[in-house]
Amino acid sequence: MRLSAYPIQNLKEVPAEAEIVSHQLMLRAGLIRRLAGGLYTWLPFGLRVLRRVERVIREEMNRAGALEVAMPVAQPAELWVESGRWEEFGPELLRFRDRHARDLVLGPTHEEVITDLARRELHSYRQLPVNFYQIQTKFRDETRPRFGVMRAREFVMKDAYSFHVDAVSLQDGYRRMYDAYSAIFTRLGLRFRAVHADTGAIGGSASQEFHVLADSGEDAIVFSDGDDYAANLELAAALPADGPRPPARATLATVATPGARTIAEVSALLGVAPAQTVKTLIVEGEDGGPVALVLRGDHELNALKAARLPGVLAPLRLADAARVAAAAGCEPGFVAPVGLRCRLYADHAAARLADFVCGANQADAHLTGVNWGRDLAEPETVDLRNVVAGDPSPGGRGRLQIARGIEVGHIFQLGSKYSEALGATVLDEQGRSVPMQMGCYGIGVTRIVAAAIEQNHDERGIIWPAPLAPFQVVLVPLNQARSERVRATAEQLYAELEAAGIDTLLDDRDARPGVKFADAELIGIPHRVVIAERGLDAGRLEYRHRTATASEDFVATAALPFLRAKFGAEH
RNA sequence: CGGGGUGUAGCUCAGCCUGGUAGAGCACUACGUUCGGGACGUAGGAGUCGCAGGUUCAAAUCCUGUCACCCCGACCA
Repeated sequence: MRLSAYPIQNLKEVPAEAEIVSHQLMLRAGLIRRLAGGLYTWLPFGLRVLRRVERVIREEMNRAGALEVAMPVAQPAELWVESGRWEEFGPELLRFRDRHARDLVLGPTHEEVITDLARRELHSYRQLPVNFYQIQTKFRDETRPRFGVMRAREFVMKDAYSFHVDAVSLQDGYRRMYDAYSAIFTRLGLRFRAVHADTGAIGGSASQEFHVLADSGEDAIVFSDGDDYAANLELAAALPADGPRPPARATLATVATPGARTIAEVSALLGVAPAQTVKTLIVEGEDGGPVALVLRGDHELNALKAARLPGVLAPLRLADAARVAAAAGCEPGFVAPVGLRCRLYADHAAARLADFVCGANQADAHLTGVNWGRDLAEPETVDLRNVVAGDPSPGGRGRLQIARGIEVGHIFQLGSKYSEALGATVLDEQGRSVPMQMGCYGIGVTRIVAAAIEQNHDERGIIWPAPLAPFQVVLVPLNQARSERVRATAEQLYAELEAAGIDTLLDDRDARPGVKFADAELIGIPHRVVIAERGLDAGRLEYRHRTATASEDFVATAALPFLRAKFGAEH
């Protein structure tokens, strides 16, 4: 491509709307433009990158034996009513009506549509297993779209759905997708981790997420330094600590703590470490009554774990101030597990404390020297908290570490949730009608572009991993308007590279050298060739990789083999 | 959905408090100089000040409403 024929300029200044690096660079380098909240136009450079991502995904999916299809974006409401998700999905599902007043949805995912296809087309175990996939635009009406393309309302997703006669085959298909995903993210040059995850709204049993590691990631992921345990923070198990509870030494006392509602305020006021305090959360129970959850002061409640406890309302809802007052007789901030009449669960770590500090169930006071089994009953202990770095690994060896990740892939064993709801059955070997076992597998294609930039940039701009780069090489002729031989050499080299099938960007603009260098670096083209008067007398051109700090000369007539060697050396 | 903030030229922003002829830098057009790290000079073009209503002799500026966008929160005790 000739840059002289490309009308869109790079931005020198950082657009005010962009907060994270990838969003800023995508705007500055002219990859995307915002149309409205969470809606983006992909410009030619950005689209090239997107197509590169798609190509790698397509190749690996095909290699894994998956079959590409294209399903409609608009879907009839009937299917969603049938699956139950017309009610379940909530406002993220964009619904609308056509001229005949028929309800439709804009597809946020395609389990219903593919299951409908499967029930029409698949009748025998002999047709299984099969895996259908598509790369297509999805729409989810996010509460708060942000970070540009990272959390947009409209985005491109690769979604695949596998159908099996039994659970064994499903596990096999799931494993193949795991391997395919690993191959995809490896080929894309991303540093990633697969972690065990909750199945959430989509449903099903086993599930793993693939995260690109980046500090700006919205998710916390947990992994062990001593074994291969890896999980999403919401799923990571906190093991009970070894050893017995220390003996009680202190006597129970009530101390005045006016206005001290938070753990931080209480521990500062009393001169006690947060880890020696306990906080009591009142949540709503299944029966409408309150349930108390007790955590160590420095620990965070894990809502998912809490919502799974018997008697606790799922999804978890904290009680409002009025309910707290009814249950504990005080306002939030001073609740104590002592003397509560409702059902109570204590986290393992909280239950192991002796002589701890907690609320007093009255305003502006806390209790000190509190002990389980003496001042209040021994609690029912469960895992209630988020793990923290340094916790022992549930895998058995090593300690847990926590990192930030960007979720770019998610694979599920769905089982028969949708096939049963929609009646997608096949006859098995014994001639029995069984619901198909399903798996589903997603990749956030547009998000990968942003994630790749989060992982690969410097102060000058993007540094594309080779498989993602919109162009492999950029040719930078300097002052070509005043040097016919610079211009001619650049043209000749451009024609040669294009003919050899190399994606080449020719910066034939009448711009000053500094402008050309800066733009090439902002856009992040991996390989750069400078054509200038300086080397031409000796028949030499200048090469530099985007990540290199110095340039090297090479013989102009041997450009093609020289560059090919450089491409090859990149991996 | 709750809280906070911002809407002024294509972009980044000043001007608003204290009402009185709408500004700067970048970008754009023309000409000249310059030319291996985001040049310089001269001359230009470009804005219903988000929108609607109100107050006033007079509103970008004050008031009310509304829309859009951004940030924080929705895992507090």
